[in-house]
Amino acid sequence: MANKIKFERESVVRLASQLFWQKGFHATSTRDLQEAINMRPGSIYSAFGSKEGLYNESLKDYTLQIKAQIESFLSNADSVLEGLHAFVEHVIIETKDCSPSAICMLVKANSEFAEKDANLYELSLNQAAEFEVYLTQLFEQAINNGELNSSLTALEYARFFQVQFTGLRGYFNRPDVTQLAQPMIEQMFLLIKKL
Amino acid sequence: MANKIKFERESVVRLASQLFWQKGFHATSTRDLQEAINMRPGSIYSAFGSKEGLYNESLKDYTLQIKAQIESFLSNADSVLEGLHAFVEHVIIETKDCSPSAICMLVKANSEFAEKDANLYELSLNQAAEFEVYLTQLFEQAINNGELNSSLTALEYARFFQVQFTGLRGYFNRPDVTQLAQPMIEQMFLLIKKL
DNA sequence: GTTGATTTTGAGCGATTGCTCAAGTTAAAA
DNA sequence: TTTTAACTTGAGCAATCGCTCAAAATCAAC
Repeated sequence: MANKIKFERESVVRLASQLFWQKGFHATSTRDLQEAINMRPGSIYSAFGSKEGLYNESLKDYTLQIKAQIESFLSNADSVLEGLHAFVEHVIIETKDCSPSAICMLVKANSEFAEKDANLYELSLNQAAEFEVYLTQLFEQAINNGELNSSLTALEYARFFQVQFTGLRGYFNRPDVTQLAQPMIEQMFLLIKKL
Repeated sequence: MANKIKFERESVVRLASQLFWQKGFHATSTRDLQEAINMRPGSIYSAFGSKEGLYNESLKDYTLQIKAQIESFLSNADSVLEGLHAFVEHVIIETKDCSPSAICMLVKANSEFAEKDANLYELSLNQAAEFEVYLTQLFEQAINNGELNSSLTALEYARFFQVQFTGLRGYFNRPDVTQLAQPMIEQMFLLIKKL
């Protein structure tokens, strides 16, 4: 053995993730990244291979973090729907001024990478698909718990949730509509229960 | 007088708009634009001032085009809601494979420009606000026609429409979910009528 | 045909991009 | 203490970026 790695991969990826989430892939320069994660080019490229490699790990980390966040809200809630409700309110209202962006990083990624054969486009699709599977499991639980009737399948509920959530986050990516968020989120969950 | 301008500003802006819509602002190079609109740098910069200036005109043109499209669907429909329904189906289903992106250019713009004081961020907000005003007028009509009850204001209907539409377009920005579009759009308009 | 205001052209500038790699630093093993 | 493999550093490369401007081309007016 010899010299040990000085940086903690987890926290570096988290910092990079925040910057990529805020500025997008193309608008984030490698010098921006160097400053944000406090590493020199050589170290970055030996650890992650390329800017694209670092983005890849960042987006995967983002997906994991969302899941972890949801899990945390679920464990403090009495039902799946209440947990999701609290999560949505947290994301849209409480973190409005401290989050890198109001818009989900997965959605931003899917929107940014236009070429259908590009690696990062595929990545964004895969992460979104993975998240949809996770969400579907949650709605399966909700159905089994009797929180929702089974007029829709769990997958259909998950799709509906994603459309609503994405739409709302997009709408609230602007100033001075904060007081609208609460009632519109309320409306969203009322609709889910009435589907 | 002397030499006349050789390009048609309208069609040039339309071409630029398509490219910006597809690739985003940062990923579109001035050389990409030169090729797309068939103009040399000097002409471009004397006509539009900068890449940002051309994008500015492109986004404004995009907004006008959407409105014109909606107007066209409205004039061929028996009611406001039917017209909007046809428009939504057209955008999400029929133009899926020929549109520069499944995602609305206004939404892409709003997502791409992170710095809250940047000109193009302000522009995206202004265009979105302008479009919301337009949509609100349409829903006012719909209410006056008795197509919708007035349990919500026209503005609230417009907001709901935008959230749904944006959410759906984001969801369908991926391959192999085409057969889902029709029923989900149906569901969207059923919900609007039942609000 | 000549003039002259106007537009088009494209070589190329300075800045920035993603990234490389030789040299320096570090610390476990001998 | 010496060795040596692993890690960090940062000057700087080749490519590309947004953009400029002097020269060439154009065409209405005379």
